[in-house]
Amino acid sequence: MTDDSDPQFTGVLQSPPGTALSFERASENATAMLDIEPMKPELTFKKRAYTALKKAITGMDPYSSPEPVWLDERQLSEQLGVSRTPVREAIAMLEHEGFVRSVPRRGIVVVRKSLREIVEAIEAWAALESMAARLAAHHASMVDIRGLRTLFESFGEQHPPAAFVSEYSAANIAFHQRLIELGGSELLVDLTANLLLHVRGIRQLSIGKSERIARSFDEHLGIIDALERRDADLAERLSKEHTLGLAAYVEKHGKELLGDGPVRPGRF
Amino acid sequence: MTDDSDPQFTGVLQSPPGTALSFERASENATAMLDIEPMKPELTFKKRAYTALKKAITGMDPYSSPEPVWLDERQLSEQLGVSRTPVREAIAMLEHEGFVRSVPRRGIVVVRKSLREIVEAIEAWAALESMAARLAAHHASMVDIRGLRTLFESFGEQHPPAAFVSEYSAANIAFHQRLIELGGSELLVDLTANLLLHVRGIRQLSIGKSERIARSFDEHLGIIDALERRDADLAERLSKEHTLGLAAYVEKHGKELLGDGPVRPGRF
DNA sequence: GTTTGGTATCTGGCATGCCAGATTTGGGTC
DNA sequence: GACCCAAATCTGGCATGCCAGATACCAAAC
Repeated sequence: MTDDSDPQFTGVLQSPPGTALSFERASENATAMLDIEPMKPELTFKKRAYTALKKAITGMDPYSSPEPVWLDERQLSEQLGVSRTPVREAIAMLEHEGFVRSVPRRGIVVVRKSLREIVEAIEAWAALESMAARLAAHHASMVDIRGLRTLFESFGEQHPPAAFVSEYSAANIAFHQRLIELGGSELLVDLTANLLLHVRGIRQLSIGKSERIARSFDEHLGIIDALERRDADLAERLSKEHTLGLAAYVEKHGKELLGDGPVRPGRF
Repeated sequence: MTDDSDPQFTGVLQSPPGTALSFERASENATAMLDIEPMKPELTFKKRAYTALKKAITGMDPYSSPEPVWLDERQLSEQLGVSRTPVREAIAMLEHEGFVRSVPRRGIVVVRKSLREIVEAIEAWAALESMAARLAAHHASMVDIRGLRTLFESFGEQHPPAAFVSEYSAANIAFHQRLIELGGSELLVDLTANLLLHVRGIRQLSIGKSERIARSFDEHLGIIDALERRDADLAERLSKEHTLGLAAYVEKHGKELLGDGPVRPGRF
């Protein structure tokens, strides 16, 4: 099971041991010119299981079904082609991040966020992104800032955002993630990445009102303007108001999208 | 090993199986008045190991020693009185949170944050706390807001904060955590809790300059004032500037406290 | 004395097996 | 037919054992 039965894992075997020998002699003159690269650390089963499960879980929509979604450790390890141990460790991390919850001797549930929790996630996101905007106004290069514009330049009067919702939605998410990256803080990028995943399902839906899209478009351009003028306070404020606007919108209309709680006896 | 050898865990064995029977009959009239509490979910070994390890790791100061601190799975599981499995799962979570890093076939290292990472953590913290302050200005009760004042009321002219550093430092941390709680967002509380832990070591030190303490004291009172006046924008701004001030201070003077990086060949 | 190569040992990664509690099921009773 | 109870079954929690890579140690060669 660990080396030959599963085609998914057989392709990633590491270089033969003999390669290591070259390293010890790297300082000598005869082989010094080889310039061997440091050999990648080889992802563990645990990390690959984590990545695969996270992708699978965030890719589904737990709200589409009225019934909670249950997972099975043994079944997952079979599908992944590894034993339960790395799967369990991956699940432990996902549980810690709030994507699943494991109930002892019952099973593992995919967590359904309540409307309240989603609003909180958007608010936290607003806080972090606006801080990133402030930092970006100070430190980001002009080239990078202008690069934000290119994300939207395919849209215009002949190609209005409101008419190409999914296309605009993708550009929208790319814009926010890029903006946060421009802040130059790895921590802000990491923290917001998970928040975006938690919000994702609802986000696609709530952005899809045409009057909101037009406003969203303008607000993005306003943020870019502020960055180009190096106005940190303005960029921060606009970014925050933009995202808090979404939070308020979701809080007001979210019930229709989610139902009124994470657990519902049935659909009505 | 699981039930009798280690005194640490023998005290937390769960109720005998017969207790469960009482639940099934709780709806009947004879025992309905008993009002049995829902029986605590009994923390798993994994969670207890996680808590214990996190406490131990954040309680130490990895910067006090020039050498990196290594942990040993087997030794830890022996100390905790459980097998390696729950310890491994706990470590996987701590690694994901950035407190330790496990190097395959080498060991587990307690992570030493670089100055850059600590500054980023304070910036993120500033973002989240100022958002909490904004929310608190809107939603927190007047009683709770006034409660913030009581944290500092033992200080005054006869009892100046600058003369009681560790006492003031504790009040300081309590103030910030309580302020975030008043925002009413569980997510903000959770996100900032880990940030505070990452920053903790340096925080104690950098707060210990008397001129900073006096200013810190005034700034706290300013935030409380803004909250009492329900001025969300002001509370948010003051809170953010207060914490960003710390970030700037640490960025400028942190080298003396940390050395110039997480990995140093030796002390010089 | 320095270098080299082999070996004992240590460490985390992973697989596997058992356990207890929770659920399900299937008679059997009233 | 409704209810109750017990055995079969399922599920995650945990302990344990083996493995490969990395290190440390030591002896032999120069």
